[in-house]
Amino acid sequence: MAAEQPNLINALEGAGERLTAPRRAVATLIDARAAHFTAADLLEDARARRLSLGRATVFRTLELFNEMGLLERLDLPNGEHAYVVCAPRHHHHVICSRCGRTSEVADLGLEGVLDDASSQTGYQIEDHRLELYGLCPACRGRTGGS
Amino acid sequence: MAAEQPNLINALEGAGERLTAPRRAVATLIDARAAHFTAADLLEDARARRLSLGRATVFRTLELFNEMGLLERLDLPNGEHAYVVCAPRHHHHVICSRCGRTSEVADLGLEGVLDDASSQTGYQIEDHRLELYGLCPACRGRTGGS
DNA sequence: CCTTGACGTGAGACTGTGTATCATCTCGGC
DNA sequence: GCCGAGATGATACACAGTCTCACGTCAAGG
Repeated sequence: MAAEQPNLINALEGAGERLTAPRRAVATLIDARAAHFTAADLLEDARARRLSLGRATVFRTLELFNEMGLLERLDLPNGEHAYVVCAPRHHHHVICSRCGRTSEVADLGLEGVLDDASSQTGYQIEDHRLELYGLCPACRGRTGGS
Repeated sequence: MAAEQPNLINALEGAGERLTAPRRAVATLIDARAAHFTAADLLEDARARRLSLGRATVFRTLELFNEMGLLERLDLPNGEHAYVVCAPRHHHHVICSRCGRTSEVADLGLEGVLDDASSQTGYQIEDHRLELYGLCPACRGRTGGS
């Protein structure tokens, strides 16, 4: 269950990036988050833990992780920009519309769908983005009641 | 081929909304746009045409159309918020990554995909958002060359 | 161990988007 | 033409994200 945390830090080392205190801090804060988070969330967490972290640094580190494929930016329906940790392979996210928790879904068989879209529109589809919203198992149970 | 413009204005009338000059103006500006646009684009267009339109009004009108299902908000990969006119039925958008033009794609057979996602994660999928990026037919031709 | 250059950092200023406020104006029914 | 509901727009505001630049820190080399 533990031993999950070194992911981000390891990746930094492996990519030949400097392993500085602020970056470690950001990585730790991210790992402490179960669901998606915004830059502001991280800043707040940092303040709560008495870690000194500048806004700019958080944004820069987030961008760094994003470029390394360890983090993905989500556009929530309400227009917020959130981030989620994820594996660097193709996949999609399911976002719980109640608690905000996210899960990854392995690549679904979208090829057929993309082909359809391609022939319908004449576009040459190169990329896509699919976000799913629903209730996570925990919230499902809780909702069924009242 | 013409007679496309009254769409938005007609819809306002049909929905019992007030048909005011600023709303007409916004509707006209939107119809003059082939691709997606941002609120700022509209404001700029309005200024170019010497139409007096307040920022707030543009945002409000955009929101109104959005609620009426005539307009959809897109989150572009670069983080921008854009809008596109669209029919009030379920569909997705294909966005040309070169010229920004968008097309609608009728509902694709996503049900199977959603079921897969559901069983993989245990989530009860309630909604989804699919955006496709690629080259539109015109840009395809131009790119093929050099 | 100290020097040193490159890079990362952080405070704050800045930009741009979207929202709230509120006095004024307009629509459309009488 | 009058009136009330609702729309408008100027301004202020809140907030996200970026930029700048002086300073600090990392890690290689002497």
